[in-house]
Amino acid sequence: MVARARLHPRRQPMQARAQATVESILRATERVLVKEGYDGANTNRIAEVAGVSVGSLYQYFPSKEALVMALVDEHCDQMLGLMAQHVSESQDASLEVATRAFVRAMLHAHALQPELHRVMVEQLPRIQGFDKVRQMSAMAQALVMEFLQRHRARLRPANLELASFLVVYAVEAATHAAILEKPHALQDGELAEEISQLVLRYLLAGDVAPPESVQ
Amino acid sequence: MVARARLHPRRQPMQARAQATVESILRATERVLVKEGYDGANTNRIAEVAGVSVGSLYQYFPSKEALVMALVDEHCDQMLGLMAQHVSESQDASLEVATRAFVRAMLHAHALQPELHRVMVEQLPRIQGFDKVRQMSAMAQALVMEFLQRHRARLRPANLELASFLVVYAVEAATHAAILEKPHALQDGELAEEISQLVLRYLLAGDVAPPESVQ
DNA sequence: ATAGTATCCGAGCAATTGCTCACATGGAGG
DNA sequence: CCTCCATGTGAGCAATTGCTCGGATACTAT
Repeated sequence: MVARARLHPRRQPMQARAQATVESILRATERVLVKEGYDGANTNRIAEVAGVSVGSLYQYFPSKEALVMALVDEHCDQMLGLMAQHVSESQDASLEVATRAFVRAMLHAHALQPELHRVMVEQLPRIQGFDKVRQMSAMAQALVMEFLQRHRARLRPANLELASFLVVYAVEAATHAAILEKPHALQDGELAEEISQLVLRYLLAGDVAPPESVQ
Repeated sequence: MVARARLHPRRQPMQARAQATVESILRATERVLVKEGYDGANTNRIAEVAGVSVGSLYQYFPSKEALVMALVDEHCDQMLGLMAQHVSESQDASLEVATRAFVRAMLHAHALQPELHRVMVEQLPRIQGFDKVRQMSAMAQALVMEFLQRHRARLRPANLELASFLVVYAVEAATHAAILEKPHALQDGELAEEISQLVLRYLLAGDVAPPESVQ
């Protein structure tokens, strides 16, 4: 709670042990963040959990904020990578198949580290990392829009930008809330199918057929 | 950043000037919270903005957290009241009409104090108030579900609980994001209509007719 | 070995901040 | 005027915490 100047030039880890230190700091930050929240997570505690000294921590991260930002970056890149991969894999798939695959992928991604994701979404918008999250959201919208444009002939919405916007936020919110409040619903495919229906019925004119092969 | 014991019994405002003090403290908290965020908002600053001394603040609110919680309560009650009102007003309306009215009401409610709402949603889950927000969400789902049950004959989803869950979170997310990122889109009815379509096409079998009267 | 560098350590500084308490002030009733 | 209590005040305590710095230690190269 003391936003000091920290002009200190930071060191790049060169030896293997330094890499290990940085890694253990990041993982400790994750753990402490999940357990204590952003406020409860003080740098001394993080260093302790990581098994290093505060000094070491500040050799690689210029500030607590930067440390947390590094985690956010890691997480965003992971999520974006996953989405991009799925979009490119669905290059030739029908809208129905691609959407269902994508929704399941999102659920899966959220289920990996639900607590961490929750902290990211709920507690970190207040630091500068908010830009990063918003940027991720923008990239997600771009990906979806590109995808929609390929299928534009079949789509009902005329404004694809708005459609991408709605789809991205609706799916993200539904997925996020489901992981936290209905973790049991992840087993059977009902949740995934309903989210897919939400998207597909919005996008397509006419009715939407049930999935061909049941999960 | 010092979560002390605060055993102090708090005083109930009895005279008019005390009421005024409490009010000015609440409004100041709002302002400071919006401007500085939860962390930047220290009690000394809030008291200063309110034009009272810290001592007075702590005579009516046992802790910073309690102070913020009081604001959250106020806000939640306001939102819930608005939703309940719209649901009861739509008692006899068709699903289409009721949904469109409801979506517009949500957009309107969010547009009233967008910055405050944003702080509430983004920065306050970490304090105990999270329970309150979650509780509000649960009540919203209950309201929507009751409404859906009245129209169940026309609905496609079999699991109305899941449907309420998805609708509530999707609409909230879309509305919230739109207020913050697409404030211009609130003028014409395109945004409202698209959110309504998202909901209606998910809920109803078959196609959804455009609104009878434009706007 | 020796030098040079990368890494690590952790006591403690400086700043912040939630909150208290001893006291001042306002107003109503007598 | 005096009493009583509700209300208001603000200097400052106590605790927390982000971060630094002087120096120890591990590793590499020669």
